[in-house]
Amino acid sequence: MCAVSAVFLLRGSAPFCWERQPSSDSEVPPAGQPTGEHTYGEVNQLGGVFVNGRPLPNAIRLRIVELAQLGIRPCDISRQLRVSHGCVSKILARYNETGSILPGAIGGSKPRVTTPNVVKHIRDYKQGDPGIFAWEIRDRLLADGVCDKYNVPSVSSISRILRNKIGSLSQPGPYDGGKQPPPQPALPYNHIYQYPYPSPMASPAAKMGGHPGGPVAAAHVSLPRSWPSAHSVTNILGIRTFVEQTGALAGTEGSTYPPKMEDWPSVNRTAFPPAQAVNGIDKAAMEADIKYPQPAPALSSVGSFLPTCAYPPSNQHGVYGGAAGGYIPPGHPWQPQGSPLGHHGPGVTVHGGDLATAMAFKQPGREGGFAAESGVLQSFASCTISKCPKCDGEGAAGEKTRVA
DNA sequence: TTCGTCACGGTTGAA
DNA sequence: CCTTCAACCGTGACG
Repeated sequence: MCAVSAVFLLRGSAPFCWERQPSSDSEVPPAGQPTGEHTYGEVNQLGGVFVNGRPLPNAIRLRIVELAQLGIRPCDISRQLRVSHGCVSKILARYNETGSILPGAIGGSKPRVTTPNVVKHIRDYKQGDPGIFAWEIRDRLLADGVCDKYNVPSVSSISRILRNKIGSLSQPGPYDGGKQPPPQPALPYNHIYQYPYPSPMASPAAKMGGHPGGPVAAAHVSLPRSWPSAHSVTNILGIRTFVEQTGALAGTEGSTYPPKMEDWPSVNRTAFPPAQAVNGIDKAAMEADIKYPQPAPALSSVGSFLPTCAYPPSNQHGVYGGAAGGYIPPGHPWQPQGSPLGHHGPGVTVHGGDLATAMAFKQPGREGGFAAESGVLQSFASCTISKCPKCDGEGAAGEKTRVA
């Protein structure tokens, strides 16, 4: 009861802005929606706003998880956050499975398993033993370490390779050209969902800086990093954070936020901030969620949930051999990159601090935490849960607070 | 009443 | 540049 009630104390953050590109398909804005701006979203049966086909903002996802960890029933969470219970169920199930609140990677293609190297080996096997079976080749690929269990081609794939590429061994195959394409990625793509959402904490000034290219640029900010801080279990419980108390969140529109989209004062495109236009807390905030006019009550710990891959282990090719909840995302699975956070859009920079913050949750041993960016103390209250995969299962009791 | 599941219509991004 | 395809999304309904 208390926990549920506490939730209502926390509608203090700026709105998300969940909108379409300038070409806006002009969904009908909910009643009360500011006109003159093309907003984007639909209202579900619970009165919540969603964009069909698009994931809920991390803020909402985080809250779902946090509330669940507080013992609030999914049905209550559903009502509180105005998210369908199916969605709540799905997000919680995923979180329990993977330890991540992130949505899966949308779009794109999975990495090929039939890489030139694999084909080459298959060819070698076939040449060495023309009567070899596909399943034998598969076993040998595994045995020889050419592939691992996550990226070994299926028997049918091997058969296809034998048929299409090796059937005509006399002819150089597409991969025989001497120049080897890049090595196969060992990981699934987009393990970190690229959020095009602006931050609920974006300052008004920053928001005004929105421009048509904003969303695009933001979309390349591959990692929604930590939230500026005002959102944590502590906050959910109604305890104001140091940040709030000190006004560190100035510009975050500390006003309360109505639960319904139509009541949100600002749900429009102009709320889209140019990520590079901000720094520190604002920047972090801005890169969090975009396009969501959903109430984003004081979110802070979101980032801590973000770095992890939403994929189940079975999808974490070649890297996550262990328990799903315990891995450390090494970076964009199949995109060469210098930063573990994946590629960033032009002009978008990610500071190490952000990175550390973002990584913190899954890396108990690392520095950084909920409020690393804002340099404030933040409670790790949410990690007191027994099942918290982020804290080695025990919430890392003790070292729950830290100073950035 | 609650919750897991699934069809559906939608978006996304690599090929 | 456009299309295709297969991944994902959240909703809503069902049991």
